[in-house]
Amino acid sequence: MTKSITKKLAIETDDIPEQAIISSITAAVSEQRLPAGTKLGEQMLSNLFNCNRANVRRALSTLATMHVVQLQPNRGAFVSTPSPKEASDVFEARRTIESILARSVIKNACSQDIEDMRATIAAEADARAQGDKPAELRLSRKFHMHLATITDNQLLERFLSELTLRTTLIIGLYNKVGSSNCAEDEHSRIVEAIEAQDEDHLILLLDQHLKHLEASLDFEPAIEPSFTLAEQLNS
Amino acid sequence: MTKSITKKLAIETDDIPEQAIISSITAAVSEQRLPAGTKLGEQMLSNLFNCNRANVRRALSTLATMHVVQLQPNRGAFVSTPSPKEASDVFEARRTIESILARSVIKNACSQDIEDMRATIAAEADARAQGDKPAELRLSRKFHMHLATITDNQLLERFLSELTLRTTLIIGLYNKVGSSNCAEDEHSRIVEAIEAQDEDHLILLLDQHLKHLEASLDFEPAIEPSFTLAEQLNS
DNA sequence: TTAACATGAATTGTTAACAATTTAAAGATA
DNA sequence: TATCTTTAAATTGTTAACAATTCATGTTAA
Repeated sequence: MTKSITKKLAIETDDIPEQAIISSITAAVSEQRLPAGTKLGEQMLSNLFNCNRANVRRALSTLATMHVVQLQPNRGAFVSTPSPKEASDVFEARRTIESILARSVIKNACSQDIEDMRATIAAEADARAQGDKPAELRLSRKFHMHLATITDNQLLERFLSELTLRTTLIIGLYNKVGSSNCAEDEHSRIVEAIEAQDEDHLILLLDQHLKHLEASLDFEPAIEPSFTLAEQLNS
Repeated sequence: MTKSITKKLAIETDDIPEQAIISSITAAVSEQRLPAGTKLGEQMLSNLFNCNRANVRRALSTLATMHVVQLQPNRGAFVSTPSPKEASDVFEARRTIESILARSVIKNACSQDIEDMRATIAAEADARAQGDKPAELRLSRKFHMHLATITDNQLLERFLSELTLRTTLIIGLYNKVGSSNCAEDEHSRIVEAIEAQDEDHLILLLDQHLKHLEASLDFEPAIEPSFTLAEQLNS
């Protein structure tokens, strides 16, 4: 059990152990290597990152305020499992923030930005073709984060960073089987709108894009075993 | 020195010491009882809240991710001092978020909300009349936070909470001498626009209100002593 | 007087041991 | 077999002691 999780966390030898833990867990969540609900034991982490439990504890505390993990008293830290209500809050907040970003993106995007975004889209398509889901998720998030970096507002960047990260968790939890992620052509069309400096169209595309994502979710309660394991095996 | 700070922190006997520290410091900052740059020593806090340093450390770590304090390695925690660039980021983010909130406020505000906001405005005016600056600041922030609570989106609430808190820090740092805070009539007119369900006017008022606030700031570098103290005393 | 230096106190950072709680497993009872 | 105790192991929470660094004070020298 511990081993399987260990493999999922890239070992980054950061100078400050606390920051190394945070960025490793964040990266793992952003690539769906750590699914929602995963237990994050203190000893496991302190072994993995060669540091003492005090550092682990502070890192988990910080991750909790970032809403990446949830702390349960006397039980430990778990990768957070957003509720349907929280999921809808995340998408609403994303729609508001990204639509606002659109305005500034139209104004400030330079040709280099457009080039970079196209490169990200290409890499994303490549990852998808090769079935590399982690890379696909990471690149999709990178695309959206690019919108924030163009705006050059650290706060909006940080907010969107949290929102996109939680989106990944939500998709991992509630995505309907068989439905794909961000359609790549939607990303492409977004870049086209930026290039054409068509603000209204860009806002519309972003809104639709996020609504498509949200529509692909299925909040139906997972089939809970109303019978015991033995009974299920008897059938 | 320590005593003067001690008096500025309300002692809240929360069950979890960590949370008590966080809410006390947050409250103190929101009322400008703790100015930017104030050193927050670990021993001082552990004495004040009757807990061990590990709890203090985690609380400070959490406050740092909330950008309420800044941590300096081997030097400790200080109430954060937003730079001019950060200040402008905060106001930009506030304008975007509050303008978006406006749409939902128009739709969802009930008569009770309007009543509550009017009560807050009245209390704010009262505090101002009595020269109770902390109460005035707290109530002014409460007014703005009410816009977020109407929207019923935990995320936007949290984002705006951080933004308004940092605004208080910024005002404490850069406010021109003699210029007052939120003009109360501006708050009143905002409520009127909500009551009239005039969305465009509401957005305009909020934008103006925040721009007034930002315009009342003075980022001119504080007069640094280019001469030694002795020379200044000689003049 | 100013600046550089040295010393001691205070503060932050780290570690390990212990207590309290939860989890897991074994055993007893109907 | 299923359910309820009991017991042991593992995990979280707390505390205190120690190391490393910074800060403050006083001294010396130019």
